[in-house]
Amino acid sequence: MRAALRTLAEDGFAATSARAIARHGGFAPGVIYYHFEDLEHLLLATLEWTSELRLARYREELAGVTSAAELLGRLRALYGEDVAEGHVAAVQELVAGAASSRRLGPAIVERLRPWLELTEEIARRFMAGTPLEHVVPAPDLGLAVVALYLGLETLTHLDRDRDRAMAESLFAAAGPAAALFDSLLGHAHEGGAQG
Amino acid sequence: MRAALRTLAEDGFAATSARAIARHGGFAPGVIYYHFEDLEHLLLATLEWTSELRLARYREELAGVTSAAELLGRLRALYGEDVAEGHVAAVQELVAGAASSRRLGPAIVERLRPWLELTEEIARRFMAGTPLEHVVPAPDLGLAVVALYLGLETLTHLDRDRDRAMAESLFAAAGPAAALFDSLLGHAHEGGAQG
Amino acid sequence: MRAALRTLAEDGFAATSARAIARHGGFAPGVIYYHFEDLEHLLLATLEWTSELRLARYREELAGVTSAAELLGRLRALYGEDVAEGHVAAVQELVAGAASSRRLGPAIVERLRPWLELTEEIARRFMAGTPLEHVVPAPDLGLAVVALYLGLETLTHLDRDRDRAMAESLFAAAGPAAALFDSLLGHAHEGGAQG
Amino acid sequence: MRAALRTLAEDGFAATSARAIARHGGFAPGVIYYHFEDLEHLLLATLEWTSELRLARYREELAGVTSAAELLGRLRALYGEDVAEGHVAAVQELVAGAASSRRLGPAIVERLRPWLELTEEIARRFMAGTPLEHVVPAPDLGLAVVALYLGLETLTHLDRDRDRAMAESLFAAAGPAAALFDSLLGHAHEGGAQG
DNA sequence: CATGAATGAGCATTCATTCAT
DNA sequence: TATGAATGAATGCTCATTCAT
Repeated sequence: MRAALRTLAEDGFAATSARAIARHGGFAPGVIYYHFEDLEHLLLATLEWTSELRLARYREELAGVTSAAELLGRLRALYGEDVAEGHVAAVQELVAGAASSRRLGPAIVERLRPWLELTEEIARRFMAGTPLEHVVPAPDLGLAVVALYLGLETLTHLDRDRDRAMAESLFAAAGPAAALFDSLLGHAHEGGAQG
Repeated sequence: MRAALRTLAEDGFAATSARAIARHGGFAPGVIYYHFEDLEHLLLATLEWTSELRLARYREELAGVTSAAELLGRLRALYGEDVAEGHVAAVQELVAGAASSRRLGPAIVERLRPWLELTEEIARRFMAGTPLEHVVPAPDLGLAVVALYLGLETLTHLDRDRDRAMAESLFAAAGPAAALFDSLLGHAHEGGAQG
Repeated sequence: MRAALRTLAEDGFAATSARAIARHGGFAPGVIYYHFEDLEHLLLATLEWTSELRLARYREELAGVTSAAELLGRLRALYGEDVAEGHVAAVQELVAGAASSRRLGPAIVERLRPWLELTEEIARRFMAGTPLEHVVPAPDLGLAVVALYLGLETLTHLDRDRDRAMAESLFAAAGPAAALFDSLLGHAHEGGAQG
Repeated sequence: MRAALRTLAEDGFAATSARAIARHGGFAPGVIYYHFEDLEHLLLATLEWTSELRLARYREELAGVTSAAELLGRLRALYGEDVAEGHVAAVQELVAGAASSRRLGPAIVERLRPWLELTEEIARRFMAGTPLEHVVPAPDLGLAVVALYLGLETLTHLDRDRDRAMAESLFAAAGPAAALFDSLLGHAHEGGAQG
């Protein structure tokens, strides 16, 4: 699974063949079929594995966060970890590549569901007690956040060299918006978090 | 190119082989190589073709729009057209699938640039005269919108049957937010559009 | 036919397709089939055309030659012309490439026959009146000369850059041998040529 | 490699496709790419294999030969083996066919080099102590012999049915010449071989 | 547990050739 | 005379997968 992750991140979904994974991992392609029914099963298991690891880390890091500015800061750090580990790259490749596959798609969407729950939960937490609470439905906002993340990753991968700075620019641009949010609505949910 | 579009939309990027396109179009695979240097060139030309058509339509439809509520309504209608034509599906498949291809990626990002410009332009128009003008940089917002669109499409395609309702739900959820935006900040840019 | 010759000489037999020839000549591939039944027929006609031209030139130039040294000098000059015109390259490519083709082979061998006759005739002329006359059969010697020429060309083409000097080296090496031949046996056939 | 050799000899270079070789060998075409990087690599390996085998046999058989007549006799026998094994046919097809290939050419010329060395060595041995020693450079003579061999084979293959007798005729024709060589110059290098 | 060998279907691409215009 | 478009078979090659060892 580690080899699969590396292959996805370094070579891309299209090049993630049984042979390529085996080459990355230093074993024979046949081994894959000893441990997994299928290449698809290996890929799914890999997604599940790295996804759970990262999800736990995200939950841990975002647990007590109350201000939008702090949230942004932590997300920035977590994203940095994602990039460094190759986690994002692998997930994006898998998600984008699997969009074409009738069989893989639904299975992947299921593994993505915990992330939808996390974003929804945080959206709910931050909107609680603010006027937005009854204007923006948290599930939809959560979905939008995950979609935004995936979309940005897709764009980033399209042109690896030029658009590396994109994410950084977006994080920077979001800074003032987060500050504005905090100054206008911040007090409300802070109290809510304590209660 | 019509056959390529249909194949992308119906079969997905991975299944968009020269043979599959030829089958969809009712001609021999060799024809492709008579008219295009490459499968990649055909795909790129197809993207360019449908993209320019849709972009013109978007520009036409969004030209005089001033309120966020109206903007949302028009986008909803345009998106309906996209889906009906298979345009979105094809573009999403191409973008997602090409994220793995070193050669295709940058070429696609270039064809996406006009869309970034359109979203940036509209973002700028709607923020003009509001407090957001100096808080949120239009280029980054434009990028975020395109990314959001692509990401949502990717998620939609992952599970074609179950998540068809997703977009509809999001449009519905965005309604009150648009109304709120109009009531709070609407007057400002309306005046700006007149001047 | 000029286009075919150029294509053979520049691109090699394997790359001498109808399209390639048309590209070289600046016309559509279909034209070939208007003037020739077949690609093979075009190639054969081309061989015949250039071969007859060169054969006439060889006959003209070698007509009155009596000493081996002079023969060698003239051959060297003629060979230089062959190389400059691309004639050798084309012929060699055709002969070597056609060795694989059941149909082309015998047709080519027939077009080569005048050259066998020429070499045989010259061999006979030079051996007349010498002790070799009854030791070495002229037809076999003529054949050997043609074969040597073709074989050298094949070797030359195998490594275009490095072995260009090969032919030159061989001509130089043959110089003293020709002189030796002249000094030992030269008087004999000189008289014969006059009679 | 045995299948490749048979395919070259029986079908010719142009028809030596991966599928054809697989058909001859009774295996799936994919096998080739499991064991060899490329079709070219297989062909090169095949040449190397048969070439080394034959070269060893030639060296063994020609080691102690002193008279030109005996040399001729042994060569005749060796050539008979070559023909029977399909070795010559395969080599000629490969050499002739590869003359068109920019990549294959130099690689083949390298595998031919040991043969150039062998012919040169024998040429040197037979000219040692004779007047020819300082008139004819051994490397050039060696090259000419190899070229002659290849050229004759090319001509032979051009018209398989009619020209089979050609080689036999040449060997016969060379008999008296070899005898003449021995009677005139033979004593010289015989002594050299003993010393 | 793991390997190396094998398979057969599929891929992108090129080709000689045909033909309506 | 010539063209541009088309065809269908062939090419080299890669792939997921299987399996005897």
